[in-house]
Amino acid sequence: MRKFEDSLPLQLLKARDASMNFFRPLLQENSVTEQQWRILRALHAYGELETKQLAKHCCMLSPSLTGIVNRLEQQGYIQRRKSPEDQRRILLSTTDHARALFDKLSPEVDARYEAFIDKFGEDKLKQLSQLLTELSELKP
Amino acid sequence: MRKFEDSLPLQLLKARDASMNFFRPLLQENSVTEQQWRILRALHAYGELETKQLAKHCCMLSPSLTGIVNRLEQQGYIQRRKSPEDQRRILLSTTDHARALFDKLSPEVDARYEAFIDKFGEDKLKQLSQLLTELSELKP
DNA sequence: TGAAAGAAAATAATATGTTAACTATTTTCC
DNA sequence: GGAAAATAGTTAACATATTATTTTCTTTCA
Repeated sequence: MRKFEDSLPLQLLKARDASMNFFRPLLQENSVTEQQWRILRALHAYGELETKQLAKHCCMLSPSLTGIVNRLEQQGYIQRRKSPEDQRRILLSTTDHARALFDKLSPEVDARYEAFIDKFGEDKLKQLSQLLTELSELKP
Repeated sequence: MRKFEDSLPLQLLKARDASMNFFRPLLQENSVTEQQWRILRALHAYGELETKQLAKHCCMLSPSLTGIVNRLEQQGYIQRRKSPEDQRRILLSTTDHARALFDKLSPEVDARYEAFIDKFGEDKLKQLSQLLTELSELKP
């Protein structure tokens, strides 16, 4: 069996942790969890989405979403309504409160992303990004 | 702000999920969680370890470890003893039961890793691995 | 059309992640 | 030598991950 430290899933875990170190403090200062921010970003990018679509974009499962969405709604960051065509579907979207958070955080997020690129290298990031995309599409 | 799908942390999350798809079924068939397997592998590779060292190798925090280790001990996969020199330290190691699990799973793990390399490409894997290592060492 | 199959969310139960606070030791340092 | 600081591990409280089950609504199709 492959040497423990060389396990690809573990390497990906470590790398993700290292990359999040650039952004975690900012999110914590603003009392948003990593997952909440991921959901807000997806809704901000795509507009109104159904639960299932949102889960897919955010790489999380529906049961996780339920709780996170409830808390985000409590905090006034998102709103929900039922789809008029299909009463099973829930449509989710951001509120003004969330958009205000974006206006506040976007510049700082950008700055930290730039800081990251400066340290890691733009060419390497592109290479890495390409490899990750290919890997993500791989199926057993 | 960077396009949602292009976020590096999200890409790393997706890639990790895709890579785990090759191994998840095997772990499930044997009723071991991903985290339990990670801990068993680390102890198998390094021998007896203190809680803190184990946590670092596995990229998890001590409070997470406590619960996982308790369950693994319940199931007879690991054993604990107090360090003779320092009564605060707990020394953890695998049991015969765990080693039997390794003997059973190792060939299959290897086979799936080979299958993964066949699909992804050995050169690409080396490239990716190198980039991930560099990224993991990056500090804000 | 009406029962059965299918689909979307929510719920339940359990495992893990995360931060803060706590306990038990050990070390430091006056 | 002993009080204060430091360290290892656990516990507590809450958020998220995962699988199975349940509920509600929609679609199929005899």
